[in-house]
Amino acid sequence: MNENRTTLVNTAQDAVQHGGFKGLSFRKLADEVGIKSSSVHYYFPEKADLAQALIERYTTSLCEHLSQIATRDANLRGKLEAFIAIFEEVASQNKVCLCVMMAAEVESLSDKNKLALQAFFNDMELWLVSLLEAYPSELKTSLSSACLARTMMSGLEGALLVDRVAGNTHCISAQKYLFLSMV
Amino acid sequence: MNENRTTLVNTAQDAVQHGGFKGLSFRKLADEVGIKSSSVHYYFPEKADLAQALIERYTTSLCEHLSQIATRDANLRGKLEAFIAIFEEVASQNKVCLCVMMAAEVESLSDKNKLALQAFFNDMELWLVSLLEAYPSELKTSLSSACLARTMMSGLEGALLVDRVAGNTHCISAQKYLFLSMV
DNA sequence: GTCTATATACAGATAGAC
DNA sequence: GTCTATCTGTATATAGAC
Repeated sequence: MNENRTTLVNTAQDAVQHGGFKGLSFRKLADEVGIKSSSVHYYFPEKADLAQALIERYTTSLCEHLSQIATRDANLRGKLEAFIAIFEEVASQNKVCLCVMMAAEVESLSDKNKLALQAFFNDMELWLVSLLEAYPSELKTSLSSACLARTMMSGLEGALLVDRVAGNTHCISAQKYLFLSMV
Repeated sequence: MNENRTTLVNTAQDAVQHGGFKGLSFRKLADEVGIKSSSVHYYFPEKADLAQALIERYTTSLCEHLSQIATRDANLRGKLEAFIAIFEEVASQNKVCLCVMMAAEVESLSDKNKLALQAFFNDMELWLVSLLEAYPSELKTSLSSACLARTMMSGLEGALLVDRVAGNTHCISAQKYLFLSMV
């Protein structure tokens, strides 16, 4: 049920990961899905409602992915590799994380949207902290898990942006190498 | 000479570092400077011309800043601190690096703009590499200077974006702590 | 160089028929 | 739910007077 709504969110997510939220119009989105822009307003009265749906679903999707990694039979290194692979997969599609794209546009988002964005980064950070603290003996560094979680998260997010401009994956690879050298 | 042009670039740069390039219109820019939008077109016929001027001046400004750091009487740690302070200064003004903002909007920029963006990140990376290689004995890590340069650059750029959403400087501080622990 | 005026396109959003 | 039609605002850009 709500098949069109799901298609709209999927299509919009892809567009935002390529061209940003400001670059997405209800008209273009409607065209791609094969309906009219007024029908998009039926599902998302205001553009902020679409933004909210995008951020929330992206966050849910990430959290499910992270939970799945956590339950895997792997050591810290294996789980970190799986975490970094999420970013590598995004980069391979010439995309950027939806939430870091919208982070760049935060000034034009609603307060509610901004809170949802904060939650996304917070969830990722907290998951990383709990992962790192679950394997204290495997860590080769004396840096705190909070410091590591924050540098991993912001480093990989920034790498996606910089690499897309350069047209390569140098920064993502460097981030991966740096963090895997610590476990 | 060209006083108005300089004022326009200054005002536009500030606006982009807060709200992105798409969020900047010739009308708003003209209003802030106290002229009409058609007069802005006298200096920058198309918006892409303004983008080019912004990126090029921001790059020149960075390079001058980096050259100045390089000639200072300081060890590697002191110079890295000065480098990181550039980002801390931007963060303290609730801004983001102009070029990472435009990196998020690269899909809507001209090819020439994109090349200029590439040059910005390339210049920063090359400066970091040459800095790191100038003080081999002060480095506590076995990671290559290319790997370190890329993680520093993309890490600090990403931290600016994530921290602005969170309204703190946790990620910038974590990046600083991580990299200073290596010298 | 700066202005007024305007062309043209596209944005978000709504009313109301079906 | 989806449509046509439209309102209103704003965007980039240009022509031409001063």
